[in-house]
Amino acid sequence: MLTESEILKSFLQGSKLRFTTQRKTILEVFLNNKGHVEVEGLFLEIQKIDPSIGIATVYRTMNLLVECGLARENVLSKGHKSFEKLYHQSHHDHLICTQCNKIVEFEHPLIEKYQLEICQTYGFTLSQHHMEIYGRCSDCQK
Amino acid sequence: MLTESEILKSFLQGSKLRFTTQRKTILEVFLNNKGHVEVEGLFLEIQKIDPSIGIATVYRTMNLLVECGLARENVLSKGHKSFEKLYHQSHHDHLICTQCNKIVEFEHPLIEKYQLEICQTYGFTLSQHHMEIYGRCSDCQK
DNA sequence: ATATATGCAAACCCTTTGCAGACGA
DNA sequence: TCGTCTGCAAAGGGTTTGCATATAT
Repeated sequence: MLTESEILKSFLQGSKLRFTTQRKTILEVFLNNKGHVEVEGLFLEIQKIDPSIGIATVYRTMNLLVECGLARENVLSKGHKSFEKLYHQSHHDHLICTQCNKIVEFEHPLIEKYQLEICQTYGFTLSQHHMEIYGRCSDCQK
Repeated sequence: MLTESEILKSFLQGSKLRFTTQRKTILEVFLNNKGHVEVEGLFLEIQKIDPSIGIATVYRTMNLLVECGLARENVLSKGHKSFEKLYHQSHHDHLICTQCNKIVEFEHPLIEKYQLEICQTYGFTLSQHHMEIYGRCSDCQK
């Protein structure tokens, strides 16, 4: 089984891109996180390791991680983005609070099955499919 | 059954806000659309009716429509927003292409049932819940 | 009459891009 | 060495906001 680092390296080589120390650092910090990370949070942690890394490099690298399949980007309100790991992760879906943006991960085998059916019906590919259910979480109902 | 116009009016009165001609026009144009509309498209149509209406008013009014439950906002990539009607609509979910942002509406009674289960498990309310499945549409697979 | 709404333009704010110097391979 | 990468700062671009004027009630 390839490590994430090997995957990124091989992707970069295939595109004649370089496996720089900044890219290594950013990947490492990203992998240390659980769940969904926003760029702001990533950037703060990265700066603890190497304060010279600029935010533009973080954005550029995260886009590379998405391209090579190691990360998925989610669009939040106000144009913010969050990223989550895709590789070595068990497949799961998301329950998102429409009020506070809280994300709960869940799995449901039967829903999985019907997702497949629906995608097939409409000619969608299933690679990297995921599902999000929106509602209001218990905290926001108070 | 209340009309959308009555709902908006009553919401505005309850908040000591005013039912202005601009708000009427914007609601009307919004209701004439099917499916998912972006602000840009709405604005163009609104200007055909009343060119003096500014885009700031469109944004402000769409936010009011969301607040009073007549519209739902979806966040697209690059910070774009789209709006869809919520009232007088049969419940449906969305299949969204991760590449071209195309949205297909669908219904699946069993998925509906499991959505409910999941929401209950995690303490989410079911009011205005909806589900989105992401994948790549047939056009984007070519 | 008066508090809210509007249109305009500027401000916001996250993300992207251009550029000159730095650095992998 | 040479082409890619980086950090910086400026640009981008949809959305929001401030303000003086207009308007609904």
